[in-house]
Amino acid sequence: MNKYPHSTRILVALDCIVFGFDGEELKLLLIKRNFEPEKGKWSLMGGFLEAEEDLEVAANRILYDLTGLKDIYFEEIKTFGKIGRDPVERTISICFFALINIHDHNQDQAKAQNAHWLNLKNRPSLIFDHNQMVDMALEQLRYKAALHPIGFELLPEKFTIPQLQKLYEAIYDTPLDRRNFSRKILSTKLLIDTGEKNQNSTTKKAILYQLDKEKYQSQFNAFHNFMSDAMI
Amino acid sequence: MNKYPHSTRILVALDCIVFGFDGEELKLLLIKRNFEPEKGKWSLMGGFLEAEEDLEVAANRILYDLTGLKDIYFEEIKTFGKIGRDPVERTISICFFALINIHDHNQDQAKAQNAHWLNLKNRPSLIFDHNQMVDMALEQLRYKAALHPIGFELLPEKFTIPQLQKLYEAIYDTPLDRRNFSRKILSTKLLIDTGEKNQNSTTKKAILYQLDKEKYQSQFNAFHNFMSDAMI
DNA sequence: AATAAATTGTGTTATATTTACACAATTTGA
DNA sequence: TCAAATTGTGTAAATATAACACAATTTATT
Repeated sequence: MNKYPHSTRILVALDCIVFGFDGEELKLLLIKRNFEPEKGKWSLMGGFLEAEEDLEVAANRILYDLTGLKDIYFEEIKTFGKIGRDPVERTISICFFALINIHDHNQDQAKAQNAHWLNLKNRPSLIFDHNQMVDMALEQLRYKAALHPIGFELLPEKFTIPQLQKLYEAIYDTPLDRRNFSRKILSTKLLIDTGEKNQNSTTKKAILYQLDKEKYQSQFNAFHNFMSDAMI
Repeated sequence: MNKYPHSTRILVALDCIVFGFDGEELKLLLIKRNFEPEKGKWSLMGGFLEAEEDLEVAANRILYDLTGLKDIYFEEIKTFGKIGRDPVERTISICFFALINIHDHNQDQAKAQNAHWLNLKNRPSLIFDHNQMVDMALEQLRYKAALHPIGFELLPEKFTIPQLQKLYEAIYDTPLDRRNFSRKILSTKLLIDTGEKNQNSTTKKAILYQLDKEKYQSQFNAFHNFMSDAMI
């Protein structure tokens, strides 16, 4: 079966950065490792690509094992392939990030993996090159969310504009003008007024919106200007 | 040395889309294969990741073998990993694109690889999933060039604004307004007037500019608006 | 029942950017 | 000398962005 006889076969891993949002802060779903190597330390969720498994299928498998969710939004960041990045054995790792609604995932499945939601801002140091992976994932998230409507993936189905604004403020770690933000979002016509209002409020109840999924699909690749240049 | 005993090791390839520009059209440097598999057909330049080789080093090696150039601009697109994408043996391929000045590369080295510059527009069909790789590379090039000053990588050191415009028109396959394009480019302050003029012209000789490399480095991640929304 | 505090929705104006154009200058060949 | 092609620069209208103000809603407090 080895038909390219002179080439070396190498372990291929996948590592996944799972972002969540609790209404105030960006969160990461991280693994407290109860297995070797680096038992006891924090790491990303990962796994090896299997012999007869499509790469995309493997990514979905790993996300499913962690969250119990299917059809999660995810995108590849890059492949990490430095010699020695995994001290156990030469391994390259295809790194990707996923966005989920923090309340949607299966708690038992996360517990089985010993996974915990930690604040992105004061996350612990991670094993191997996982810190660098998280840095690149955040950079990529900022880049993408400034131009494309992916923030919604982190929110519940129905959400208010102030909630969306808080999300963007968390992603870019910067305050935004309420009135300009609202106008910019509404001008995309991507939001549908559900007619309902957010009942979890002790002051004026904000309008609950829903994503217009058809427009979302068709406009996804168009450029929006959600952030001017605050990001990098 | 196999310390993750239960996992499968897999062949890891790299495949590279090399873009060039002849002043009129976007070009690809493609291989007319004189080796198996798929001998006689067209493909991208590629190679296998070696056992003790950094991924980045491998990409540079493959580009050097093809062009004789070092420090080429390149960026990763994504990793292709479907079962059966290489009919010989399970192989994943890390796909990236590179931008070079079409007149800079070593002709002998290209000839040794049986490489030829072909027009992007009417390129032949390629082996395996290489057609899909080219499609994604073009998409990525359009995306990136709309926001970041990477087009210069395809031009000679000294170039005119009309030449730069022709490049952008080739990338996006669309005509652009001469006056607005010029203003937009000059407003970035990335160009330095060399004081020279393009002598290869039968009418008014255009000013030759040079990239301001310091500003290029520092502004690289800033958003420019080279293209409004014509792209996708 | 009236009021204060917090939050949400909408509007306005000044400034900057983008778009759609027009005209003058340069260069070569007829 | 003039026509044809190309390059450089300018201008006005439309659009988008940024900075700001005010009115409405809701609950808790007096």
